[in-house]
Amino acid sequence: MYEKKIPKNFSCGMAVLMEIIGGKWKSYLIYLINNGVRRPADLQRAIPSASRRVLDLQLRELEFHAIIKRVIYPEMPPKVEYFLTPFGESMLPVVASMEAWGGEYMETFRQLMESKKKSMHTEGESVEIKQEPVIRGRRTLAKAV
Amino acid sequence: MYEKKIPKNFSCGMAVLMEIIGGKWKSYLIYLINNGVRRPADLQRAIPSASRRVLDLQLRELEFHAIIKRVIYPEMPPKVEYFLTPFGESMLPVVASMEAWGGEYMETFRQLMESKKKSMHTEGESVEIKQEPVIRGRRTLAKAV
DNA sequence: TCGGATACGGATAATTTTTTCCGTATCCCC
DNA sequence: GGGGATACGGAAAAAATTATCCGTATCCGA
Repeated sequence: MYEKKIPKNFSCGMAVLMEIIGGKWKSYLIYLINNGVRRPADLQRAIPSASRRVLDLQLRELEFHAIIKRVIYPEMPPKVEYFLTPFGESMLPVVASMEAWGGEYMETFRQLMESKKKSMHTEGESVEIKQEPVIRGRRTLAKAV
Repeated sequence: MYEKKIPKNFSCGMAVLMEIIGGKWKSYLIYLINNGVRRPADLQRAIPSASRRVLDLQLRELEFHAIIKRVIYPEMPPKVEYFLTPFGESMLPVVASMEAWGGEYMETFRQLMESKKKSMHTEGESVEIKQEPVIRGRRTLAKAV
């Protein structure tokens, strides 16, 4: 069982949210559970490329953070279901806006990734060279920053 | 130079956004640049615990995704500034809502992390045991899911 | 000369996340 | 017996991210 060595600093809300939702499959899990896919095997079938072990781990993390709750039914074979908590539901508008923004950027993003594959690194595109003369006074100003 | 082996699937907007903003320091960088901290050394001073190398790498990624642009001034010693692009600015409302949600959860989060340190794993808290009888018909229903 | 300032990248090492593989359990059907 | 279904965790390996260390360059001041 891995134990982290470097303490994390959660001094801003963004870092907190990224800690909670940052795993590879967590947003998929939240979406699926919110849409009625509740049993572990069904979640696995819905995300066939995900490692079952990691799904389990990330479900446990979401549970730990009280985003979801786990309901165990006393029967055999085992039956378990996951539900969003009210607190987890409070996250849905944020998730929706993240999803919407990403969706708008999707096409551009794909083109970028394609061009990246073709030419590896063409990063000068957004570089702007200022045509200003070299004045010593500017150094002083920079120092004041 | 590391080369990734497993292709990623960006079939939802959420995955796209996480790819763009998912690095350890990226949200800090976006915040700082948006608030006028533009030069690499100033960014480094604003985040002293960050590795300078990783700051550079993540600035380059943000640039690649057209979230920020880099302006190089032709002078010596080198002078460079980063700015949010209009596209990058379109992300700010999303970032703000992420920040706000995380900020509300901050106190609870810290208490959870504290309790985790003390008892390592106390994960049964949100587990609910259903008190339903074992009926074979239920198996059939489960199969229909 | 050295140390400070500015900016940055390759190589390698350390840490972390994800994946694979092994194992646990019961029930049902061929 | 085997295979299928259900759910899950420890251990180790692989992949990915982050950090450290080395190096590149110019200018200025002690």
